[in-house]
Amino acid sequence: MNVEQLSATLAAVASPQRMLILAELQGGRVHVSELARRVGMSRALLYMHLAKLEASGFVTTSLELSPEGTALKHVALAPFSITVTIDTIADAVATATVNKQKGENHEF
Amino acid sequence: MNVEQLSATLAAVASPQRMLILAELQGGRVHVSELARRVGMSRALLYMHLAKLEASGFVTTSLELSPEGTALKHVALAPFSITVTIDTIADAVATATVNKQKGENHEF
DNA sequence: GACGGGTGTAAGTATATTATTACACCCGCA
DNA sequence: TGCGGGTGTAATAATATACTTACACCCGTC
Repeated sequence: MNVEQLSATLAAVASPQRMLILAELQGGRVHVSELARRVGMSRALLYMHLAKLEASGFVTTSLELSPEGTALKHVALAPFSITVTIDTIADAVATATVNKQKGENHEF
Repeated sequence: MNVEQLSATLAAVASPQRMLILAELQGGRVHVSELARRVGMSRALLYMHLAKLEASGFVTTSLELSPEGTALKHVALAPFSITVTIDTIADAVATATVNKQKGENHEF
């Protein structure tokens, strides 16, 4: 794991709002609108937080049809365990990150 | 540990720049100006990062007099191991933020 | 006293993150 | 057709974080 990935993963979980979301999901999967009500935030904002949590694998989502016929986006907690030590960090720092080369490919 | 403390701790380490600092310190303690040169950032910026790292206990600093008589601020790596699971988070969320705990370390 | 090499911080700027508002659209039902 | 309850996203505002610049001051030495 390189330093950007590790940073993104830790940053995803290092947010009181997102911790609250994860804690709420511990009780079982919930669809987005219901989850928004429970944690007391707007759907739009929740989507932003869910995107970060999902990108780092903390939650999974699935769009399903309810018995009433309406589509429900269920979000469920994914099992995880992250351990951070100086070795974790040193390894990440040592791992070569693919050079991004912002548009500049000329040799000189 | 409440959610604000956990968040601050994780946020402190969830930064590529600060990971680089920690990795550099693995080789032994270094004084601030030298560390700034090694990680390639300004002293002022480094101070900001060190403040966050020290606030969450990842590094310790000590101002000492060098043999030449000039004051040197040494910064050293503090041992730590952080494990994050859904239980860690749920506990933090459940902990009332008014509670304050002392004797904090990262051995858990 | 003018360097060179340190510490320490205030103030301003740039950028990233978080949060709000508003919209388009789908489905079942009275 | 007009709700009520969903999904999904764009545009914008507010706020937090990261970074730069500039300064004051200390100590040895040439």
